[in-house]
Amino acid sequence: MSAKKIKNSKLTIDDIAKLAGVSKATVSYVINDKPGVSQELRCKIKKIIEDCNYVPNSAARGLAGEKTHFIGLVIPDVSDMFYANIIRGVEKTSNKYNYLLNLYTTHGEEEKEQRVIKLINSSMVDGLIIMAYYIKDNFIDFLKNEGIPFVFIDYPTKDEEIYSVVVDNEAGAFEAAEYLISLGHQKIAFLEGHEAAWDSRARFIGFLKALTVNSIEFNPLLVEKGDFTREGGYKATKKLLEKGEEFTAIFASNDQMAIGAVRAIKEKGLKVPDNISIIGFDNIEASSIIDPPLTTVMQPIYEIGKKATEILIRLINEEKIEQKKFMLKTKLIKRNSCKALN
Amino acid sequence: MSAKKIKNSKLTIDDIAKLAGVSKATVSYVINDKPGVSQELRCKIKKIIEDCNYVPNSAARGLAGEKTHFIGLVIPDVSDMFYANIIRGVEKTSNKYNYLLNLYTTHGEEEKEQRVIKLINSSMVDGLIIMAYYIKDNFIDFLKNEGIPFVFIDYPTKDEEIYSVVVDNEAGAFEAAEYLISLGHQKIAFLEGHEAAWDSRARFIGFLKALTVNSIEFNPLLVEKGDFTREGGYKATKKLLEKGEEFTAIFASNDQMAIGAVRAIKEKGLKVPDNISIIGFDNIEASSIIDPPLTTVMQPIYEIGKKATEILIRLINEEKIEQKKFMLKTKLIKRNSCKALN
DNA sequence: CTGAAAGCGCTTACAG
DNA sequence: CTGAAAGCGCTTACAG
Repeated sequence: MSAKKIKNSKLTIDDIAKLAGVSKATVSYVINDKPGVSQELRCKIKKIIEDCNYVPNSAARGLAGEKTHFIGLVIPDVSDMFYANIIRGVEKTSNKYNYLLNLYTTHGEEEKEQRVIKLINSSMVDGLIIMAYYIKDNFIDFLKNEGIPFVFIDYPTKDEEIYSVVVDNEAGAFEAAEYLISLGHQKIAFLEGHEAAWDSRARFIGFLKALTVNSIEFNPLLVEKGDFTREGGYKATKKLLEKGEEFTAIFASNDQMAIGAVRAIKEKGLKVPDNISIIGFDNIEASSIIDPPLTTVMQPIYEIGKKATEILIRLINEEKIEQKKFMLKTKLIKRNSCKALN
Repeated sequence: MSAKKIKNSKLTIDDIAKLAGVSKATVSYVINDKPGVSQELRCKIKKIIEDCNYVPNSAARGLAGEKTHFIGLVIPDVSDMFYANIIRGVEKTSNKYNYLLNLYTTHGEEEKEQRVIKLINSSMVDGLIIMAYYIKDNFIDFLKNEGIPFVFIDYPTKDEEIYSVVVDNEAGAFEAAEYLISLGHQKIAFLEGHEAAWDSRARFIGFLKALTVNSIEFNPLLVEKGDFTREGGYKATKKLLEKGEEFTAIFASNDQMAIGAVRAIKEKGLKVPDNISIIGFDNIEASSIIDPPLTTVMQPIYEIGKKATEILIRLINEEKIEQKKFMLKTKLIKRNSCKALN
């Protein structure tokens, strides 16, 4: 029986119309849940569609101006668990609503816009989810102009017309810093990520706020620049160690840097967390494997993709959504890299 | 809808034809590199296309029977570095040839076929790259029937009509086992992955061959079942340790299990590699982070995606390819989890 | 070498 | 509540 179904895959709307003894317009109304067909007929046609395993041709639907049920996801890369989990969130959610996914990785910035333009021009997607480090204003204008619904992920634009879902990095960092402080740490070093990265800055701000709230004076000498890499964290920590400025804990902008920091500290003959506590950010897989397992801040990555997709699909369905900015909460994961200062 | 039309600033082939003062057929011939247009005219039209930033509508091309320049990738999951790297290989390569990617993750087996059928029926992809644990015969028949080009990844079918690219797991395991043997190990335990997994079995066979070639007797008591998970490796190793059967090295079917094995050995108060050497398979990120860094076998993951895509695009272009089965080589990564026997 | 016309499978006014 | 017809943007015989 299933073999029979499979062979019917090239049916068109005309075939269904003939089988049902109606015009193809009627079938189209049923497919798109539009009014103008009696309940009875509707059921009959639906049954035929089901039995024949008929699936409307997306290309034709796209051409005819109707929805294609494809969502475009624009993302910097895939070979990174962070992005991979976002893709997963988007994929699972779009599937749930019967949408299929078009994937566009941007790698280098340059060609990105062209590729998205191509995508939009191809009439193949009903909407776009966009994640990028930096998005030019005139590109945003282009998107608005096209009238295609889109949602930004993890991109902190002030533009009030734009829908976006971001992680509350500041609150996450605040919570993490407060945890360190609750353990008795006052001299806390901070390892910055990329200078331009807004999330690194948000984390830094959260860190500073926690200091302020707890009346701890901020020591600029305890801040070291990095670049979100393991190597960067290693080098920054070595510098810190050589500087001679005393500190009992390190707040790293991300786990990769925290892992580099652990290595630098071990090389110096010191112990984590006995001599120095370390806290990271991201909760990457490696953070649970290294010795000691890293205390860190988990981002709701899967949920970001899910939320963005839900918003986009509602937008595609022309629902009105009052709220434009969505902020998702992080979660502190306590493991063994932080210790109370006795 | 009408809103869409109003905002429709998109150029069509008619616009280009008007600008060039020719019929749209001529423009189409130029776009598709078909004969029948003078060199001079061809250049002129190409320049206009370039200047206007015109991109043909994929939906219309798909409908009209031409290529859509979309490739469909069917894959079990994305939130796994292995798959993520395959996606990356496919993505980068398809972009290079001006193809765009449609992504379909299968998660549960059940709905997979339906989704791929949907995809094919949508007329949106020129070809398919398929990766799955298990593919039913009648599904393969369906694919053949459709006449759509497709390539299997990492799926060892004997069907001679099917194009596939796989990793030479057996050779990789053979090399790894020989390395252990060259270090003086004779009593080597083997941690199996999923029973049904063909790659686990291929690795086991490679392991056995190395034993045979080196005239080492195989001891069935030194084989323990696992399931490719860290937990499974941990449990299997504990069993092995309790069994009392002597061994100096462990060959784990994958890195996750190897990592579990390391933990079990450490818990027993033994040291890696001083008391027991361990070798893994896959070269996942964690393998370089754990203590000690794991000696393992790296799969050419990115290359798998790349190769499959290259084959598929040649197939789409109706080139004949004599070879149907492609086998990619692994690489032994020597780190610190193996040690020569005194 | 070029253009007019049919057709791909669908949606959507529009008329009945 | 239903059907005939136009049209979406493209490709491809076909005639010139």
